[in-house]
Amino acid sequence: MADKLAMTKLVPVRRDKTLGEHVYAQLKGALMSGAFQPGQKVSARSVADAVGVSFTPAREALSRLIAEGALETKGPKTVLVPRLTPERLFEITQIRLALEGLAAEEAGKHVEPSLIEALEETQLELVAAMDRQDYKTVLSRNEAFHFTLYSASGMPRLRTIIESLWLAIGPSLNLLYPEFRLTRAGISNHLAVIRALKAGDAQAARNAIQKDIEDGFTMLSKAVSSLSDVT
Amino acid sequence: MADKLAMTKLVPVRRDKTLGEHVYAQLKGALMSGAFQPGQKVSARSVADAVGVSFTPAREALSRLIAEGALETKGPKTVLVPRLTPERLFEITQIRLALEGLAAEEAGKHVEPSLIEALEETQLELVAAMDRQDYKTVLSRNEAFHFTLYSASGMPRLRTIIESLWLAIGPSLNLLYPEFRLTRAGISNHLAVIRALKAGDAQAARNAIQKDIEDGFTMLSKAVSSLSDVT
DNA sequence: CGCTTATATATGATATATCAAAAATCTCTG
DNA sequence: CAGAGATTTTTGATATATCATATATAAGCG
Repeated sequence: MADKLAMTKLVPVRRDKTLGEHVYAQLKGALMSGAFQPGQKVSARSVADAVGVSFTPAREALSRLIAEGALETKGPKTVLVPRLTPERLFEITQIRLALEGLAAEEAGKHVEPSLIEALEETQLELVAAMDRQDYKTVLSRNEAFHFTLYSASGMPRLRTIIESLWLAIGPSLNLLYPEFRLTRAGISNHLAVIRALKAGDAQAARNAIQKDIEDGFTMLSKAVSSLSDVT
Repeated sequence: MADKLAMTKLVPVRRDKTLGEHVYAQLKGALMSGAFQPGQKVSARSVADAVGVSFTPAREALSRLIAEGALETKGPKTVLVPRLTPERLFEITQIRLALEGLAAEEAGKHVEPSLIEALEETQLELVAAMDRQDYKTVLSRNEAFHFTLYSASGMPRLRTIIESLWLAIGPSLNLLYPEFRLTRAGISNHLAVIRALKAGDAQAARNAIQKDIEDGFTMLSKAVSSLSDVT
């Protein structure tokens, strides 16, 4: 019947994720892509309205983000995007060195051809974006590169923890924007990672990733500290 | 006036924590003290009734615990205390070695006399509890020892992450109970930590903590693997 | 004009009601 | 007695209303 035909056009509503998770994912993406300014207030109701859900799932997403340190509680009724102070950046970097070093090393022990392929493709995209000064994409591909690698560690919990650390830095990454002079150092670090994986040298993979983190720290550190004076 | 006098007896109601946080803290304590069996179901409503709050804060506490991996989602409507599989224990242990090693080392760089005192006192209590085979207290003092140390690292975020890892192991610690033959090795590791701190040797503090974690892993690993056969 | 204070508004916390779906229980049949 | 299927009960997800209070705004005062 005609109705049935029309129905085939309809996509089944995916109820596999809760609204709260949707909101969480959206906010996460927004935070990582620099849609929020550090210091900006975020209220549950505004989020709820923006996403088109009720207060409850919005609040759920926010409280989860607060719990993992991606958002911050200023007053009893004020939630805001944290400013990345030099101290925080330093602490997070130390933890990142430990955890992403571990993840890279473990990934280096379970290298599959598909992993190398995926990393090389991502890296190509990254370089291309860099060449055309599309820094938004650079950041996105950089993230993809790292997490593709970490996923290969076979340590899901580790990956989750690392994600929460990135989420805490993400909002401040656009501090690098106006004159985003991302050194090409990052590129060579990634290439060193790939080289290490091909050589089956897990330790070298760890070293390359840690070098990458340190270089990123140096770069971000300047932006952060110059800003914390003004504020 | 008399009223004023009477008033001085009254303690201001501490509203500094939300009900959700209370529930979270309670569940956390319960999980760490082995009040829940791995595999046991936990429903929001049962928790709400038990604690005497409504559904909302109970659910909030549960979802937070799920997010940090202290509880697990089996079905769409089933939350349970995770069973600690050998694989999970291994992953968590690897992360613990990295993070608690870092925390111990950093703590070793900021040693205050009060820290040493606190650790020595805690250690005395631990040994005393061990002597009278009060293993509940042993576990509690062991936890106190570690987190007193980690707090001294001056890395609050690191501490929080480590807490979540302990929380994932906690419920399975009572697997050690029936014949809790906690070797005395743990004691000597703790003493080595204190010795390292006194000597200002941060690296030695890291090594001692890592040794402690490895010993604990060996112990728990047997209990866990022997159990996963049966189940 | 700046600062304190009063007023208005917005917000988070919580309880509750509803609903669809999952899980548990019961029943009937072979 | 076991197992498939129907039925009942629980359960999580969500929306919403309420409330105390924090925050923002306006007003008043020095």
